[in-house]
Amino acid sequence: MDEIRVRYAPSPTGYVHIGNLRTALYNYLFAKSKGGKFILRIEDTDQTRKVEGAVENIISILKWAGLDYDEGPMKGGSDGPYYQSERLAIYSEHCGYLLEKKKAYYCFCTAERLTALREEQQKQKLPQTKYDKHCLHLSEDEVKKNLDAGMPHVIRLNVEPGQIIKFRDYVREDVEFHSDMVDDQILMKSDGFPTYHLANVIDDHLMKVSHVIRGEEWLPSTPKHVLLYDAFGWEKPVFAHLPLLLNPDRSKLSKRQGDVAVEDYRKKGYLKEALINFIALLGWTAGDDKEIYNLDELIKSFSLDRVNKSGAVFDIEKLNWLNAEHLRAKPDEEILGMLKEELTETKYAGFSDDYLLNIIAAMRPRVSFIKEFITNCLYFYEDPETYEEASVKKGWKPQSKDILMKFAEKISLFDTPAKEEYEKALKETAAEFSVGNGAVIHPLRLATSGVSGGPGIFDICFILGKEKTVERIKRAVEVLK
RNA sequence: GCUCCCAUCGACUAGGGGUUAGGUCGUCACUCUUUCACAGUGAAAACACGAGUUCGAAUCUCGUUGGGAGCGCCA
Repeated sequence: MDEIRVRYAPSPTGYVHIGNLRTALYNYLFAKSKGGKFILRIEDTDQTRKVEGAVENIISILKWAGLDYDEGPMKGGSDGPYYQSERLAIYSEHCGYLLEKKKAYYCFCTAERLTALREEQQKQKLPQTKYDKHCLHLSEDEVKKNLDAGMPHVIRLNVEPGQIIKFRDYVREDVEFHSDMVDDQILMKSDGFPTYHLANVIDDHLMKVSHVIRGEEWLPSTPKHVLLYDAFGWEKPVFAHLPLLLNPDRSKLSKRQGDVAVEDYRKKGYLKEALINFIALLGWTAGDDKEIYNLDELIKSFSLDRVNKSGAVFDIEKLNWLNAEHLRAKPDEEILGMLKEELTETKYAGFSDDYLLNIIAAMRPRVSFIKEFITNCLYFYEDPETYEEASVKKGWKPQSKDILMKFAEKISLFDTPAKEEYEKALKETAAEFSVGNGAVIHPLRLATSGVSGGPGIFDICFILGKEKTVERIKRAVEVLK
């Protein structure tokens, strides 16, 4: 196998789990860093779990994240189709081969018998519940008779006991299982669809997949896949089982303990750059101190050799930090576009680009999310209704009223005052009252913004403009007395 | 229960026989800014435990403990 070919093979059962996005990312990074191909294959062999629109959702999320695939649905490729539901003939043909070779066998057991068997084995406290190979011992005649009678059936893998199944995992190195522990896995379901195990092995081989990079939850079923490759006489791909993404309590990342759908993060305003950067670092490191990466940089630095073995907790705090880093690094124009988009969701519309650009400049170091260009400084969009109580208590003195009126009077003299002129007016006012600048600054901040924190006071005044500034001073003076 | 996997600060991790065990997030303090942030500086904070190998173990081996995943006609 010379060409590097990897695949992301989700099942279209709904939203895209953040852990799956990471699996897709690692596959993508590995392929791109090696000049290989990244394939998207839809594993839709479970008719009962199909969800309308799920495939479109998967594709749109990959697109959003910037993980463009080389072969797959909508795009095609040399080894399609890329929907397993369209490859049924291929599976049944290959399964026929297995049957012929006695590597697989028909099973006519009912679901009831299997359930009873399982319960019985549990009651007997057997180490493991397994199929008892009952149908393996059916004679050829019996099988034929059942088949002719149209009896529902499945096809099972015939696992020979007493052997050691070894394989090498890129991340975990040598792993071995005893075949006594592996069940006679159903390969073909009674509805004629293959199970994951069969379809996955056949497709990976036919699609010339060189590396199977997937989550660690697949490690326990890998011996089944190894057995299948051997039964077919095929060369095995390189397996690489990625460490799991974990909840804060170290269990597998799941709903109920936070958001797991990529869509949720997108809706909450997380940047794709931040999310990609973050999940790339969950289980992989370049080994240096670099923390901020874009996709191209990840491709350049990525290596499967440096993937970790142990699970990684999804720490939202670090994601938030990365979001802020990526957001603040964006050019004004891009932020402007996102801000305007965000504003359409609010009652604040109609502000000019120049006005918004001023807000962006003032707020940039103070935000982690786009929406905070609004929520962290509402006073740029509407007049303050109330005044932060604690700061009123602390900063509003009996004299404040006169001081602010004086300041208002001074800036009224200007047509459109520049920042420096606000500053000059403020200093003069302070001097005339023989007080420190703070005695003007704090009440002024309160009057114009209603709160105690934010951009520099001259920036606020300048952005608001003379009219608004004076207007707000007058109102504050009236309300606060 | 059984099988397999894993184990460095609270989190992500570097280091893989001799290091003051390094970085990042978070936390705290200080500096800057008469605000809040940003930035900068600094601090607290880790090799799960026990044996063995070795002159020397976080690092290698074994065991223990702990955690996780998997045991479907789901993927």
